[in-house]
Amino acid sequence: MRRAQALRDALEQDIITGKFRPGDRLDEQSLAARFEVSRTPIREALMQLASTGLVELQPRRGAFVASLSFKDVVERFEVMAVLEGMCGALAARRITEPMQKELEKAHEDCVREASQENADAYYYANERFHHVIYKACQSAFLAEQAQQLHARLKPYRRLQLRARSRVANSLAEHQGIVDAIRAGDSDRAERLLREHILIQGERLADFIASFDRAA
Amino acid sequence: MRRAQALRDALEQDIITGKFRPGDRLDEQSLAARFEVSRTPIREALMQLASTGLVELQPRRGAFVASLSFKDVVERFEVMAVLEGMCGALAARRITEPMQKELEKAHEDCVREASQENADAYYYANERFHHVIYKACQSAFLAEQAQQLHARLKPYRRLQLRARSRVANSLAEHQGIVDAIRAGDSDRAERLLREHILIQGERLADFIASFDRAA
DNA sequence: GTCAACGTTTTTGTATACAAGAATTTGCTT
DNA sequence: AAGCAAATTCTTGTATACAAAAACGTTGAC
Repeated sequence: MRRAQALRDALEQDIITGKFRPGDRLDEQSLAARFEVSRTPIREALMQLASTGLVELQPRRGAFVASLSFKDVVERFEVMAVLEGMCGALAARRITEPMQKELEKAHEDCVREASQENADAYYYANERFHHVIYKACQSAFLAEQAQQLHARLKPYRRLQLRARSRVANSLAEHQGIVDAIRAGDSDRAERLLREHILIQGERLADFIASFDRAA
Repeated sequence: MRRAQALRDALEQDIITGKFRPGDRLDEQSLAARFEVSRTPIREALMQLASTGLVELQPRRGAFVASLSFKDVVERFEVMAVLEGMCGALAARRITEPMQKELEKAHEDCVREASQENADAYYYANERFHHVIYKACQSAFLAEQAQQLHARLKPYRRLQLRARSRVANSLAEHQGIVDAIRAGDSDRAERLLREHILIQGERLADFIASFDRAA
């Protein structure tokens, strides 16, 4: 693989996992030293991360880990809700039989992992469920956009898995979505998915609000 | 300004105006020679264009002007319709008084330019109208996404301005949109904007179909 | 004549060198 | 001592040099 690509992945992980915090400066020289490469592939990796919004590039001033304000995050959840709703609407009309099977299997995996009370495993099963919906819409562009924004919101989605009741509700919502898509009811699929995401945004808002109160 | 940035703009223009055609190879060396810079800023510009989808970067094989298939274009118009509908829905709820004035002025400009039958001037007035709607939604992220996709579809939107009747219809649709937003009717604003864009996609499809028949 | 394999050439990817702009420090003035 | 200014240092942006992979052409075998 190209070094720039490997570096991109490594840096992305470091940012998502919080090794680099929002606002941190990403100095080219120290990164180059740390990864034992020249600045060239480092710069390339930083530019790629900037295009996904994970890094902010200030001309002649350097790269910083992007820090999203509360408003920024809410705005992204709003768009995510609409995109995912659109995926659902299209999927309800266009889903293929094998894809429908895949969707139902992904949902069953979610149910199983949830019952095991393994937060990580549930998280990944949930990822796969949403990913199947993106694919099922049969629009490569929409799927790509949805996947990209979904990835960007990863750290924020993860925050709210703690709440037990949320998982149960989430599963019920998934079931409704699967049913709507199978029934070919695009309006209902769109609405349910939109709400499913918006609820996440709201829970996150609650979470942050309580966090702010504590501080 | 940074050279990479200037090059990005120059290349973008050359691609949009058709100086470089879809599928064309963008050789780093010849571009560097042509613009009298080194390969470094050229590569940077190409990477930026790749992130907007205007250029396709094949690892170790070079850069090519992206060529969108018919399906690719339709998919983008579909997403554009949804994003723009969302802008309208939010704008109907959140638009400020000065922004409302700006929107109405932009619409009036469209009407004036249309009556002058100057295709270019109408095109730019139309651009401004849509741009105001993006801003009016009060979501920086949504506005940015909409603007970016709008820009990507520029070459395809331009194709259909020839048709006289389309301009008249388009103006009528604009009027309806302005009214819906002023009335704070978010559902109607969303629906009208969505349809307004989808019609463009359909007209384009007709255009391409007739083009294919001719060939 | 076609195909394949080897060698050449061209092109991309990375490293290093250099230039130019930002940040910082030091020294001077008030 | 505080504030400003010049000079130094550090960092980014660009150019060039080198390495490695892909494209190309040539040559030879069948």
